[in-house]
Amino acid sequence: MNRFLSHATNRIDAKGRVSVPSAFRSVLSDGGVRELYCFQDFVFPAISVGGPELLDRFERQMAAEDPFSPEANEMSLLVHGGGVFVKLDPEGRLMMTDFIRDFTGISTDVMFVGRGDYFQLWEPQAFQKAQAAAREGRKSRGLRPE
Amino acid sequence: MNRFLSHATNRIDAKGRVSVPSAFRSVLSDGGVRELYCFQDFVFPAISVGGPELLDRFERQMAAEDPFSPEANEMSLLVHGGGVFVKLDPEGRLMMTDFIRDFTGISTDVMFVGRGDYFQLWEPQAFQKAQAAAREGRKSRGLRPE
DNA sequence: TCCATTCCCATTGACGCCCATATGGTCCCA
DNA sequence: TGGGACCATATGGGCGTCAATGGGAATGGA
Repeated sequence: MNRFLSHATNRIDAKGRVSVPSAFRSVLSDGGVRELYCFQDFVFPAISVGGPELLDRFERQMAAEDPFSPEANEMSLLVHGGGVFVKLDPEGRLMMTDFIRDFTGISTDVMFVGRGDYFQLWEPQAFQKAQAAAREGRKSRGLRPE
Repeated sequence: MNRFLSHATNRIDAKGRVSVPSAFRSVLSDGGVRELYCFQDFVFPAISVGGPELLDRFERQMAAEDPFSPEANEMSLLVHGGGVFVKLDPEGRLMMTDFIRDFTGISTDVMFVGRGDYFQLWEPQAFQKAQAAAREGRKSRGLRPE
């Protein structure tokens, strides 16, 4: 298993730490990743988390455009400034900073959602709602599940 | 980590000093930079800060445009004439001068925003607004990180 | 001489590292 | 097939270290 799949909910302790699910940790350690890059999702109130190569991907995308264009400048603001690097502690936990809490609404529990190359941090109820809304939208457009 | 990434907010003390985040300081010292060059951003109410080589970067940008265009002329005025050199104190702090305060609106707290080759100083709430606007623009154009 | 800046040292509070405990699931063996 | 030992994960908390901050002393320019 070398990709982030499935989901799990863990509790934040008194110090503001939360364990990354074991399955996700082994994906990370298989990739030799010890520092994580986190940024605000562009659509949902969720934080996306992955290895530094996630940032590389954005930077390639920016490099493809005119590096001095307003669009590139704007994207740099989001990607460089809107992202943070965090480290896991020896037990595989990460800190829930205000940056993460404010954007997601997370308070006591964190839902980890696998997205393939990366995973996301959600406030559990917000995820339920977003999922229900997505289902509803899909249904109303007469689409079948993939 | 040899680039300015992530972000952090620090408080200005009674003497008008503020600590540069440790991660940024190590980037500077790795590059052997002791003196910093600061000037006003062209788009946002923020001060851009970097080593002296930051000048080269923006001179290239100006060279890319018509050197006699009003934009290039304006950039030259800001970069060459509007910039100031500042030094860090032994603890890694810098002074918040009126030059910086007036342009950014900074009063009690400073947000340090990594931009890759350089970093910026923002008034925290102004950053929130600019980022929200950037995200909104991106969303409406239907762009996604992946 | 006065004021502002620079340097030096003290404090404190957050974070990282360590070890301990709980909990749930699995495997083995009777 | 049921019980019990064992293991892995998640969680809780103590403690040391370092970054951020605050304030006093020294320095230098007006």
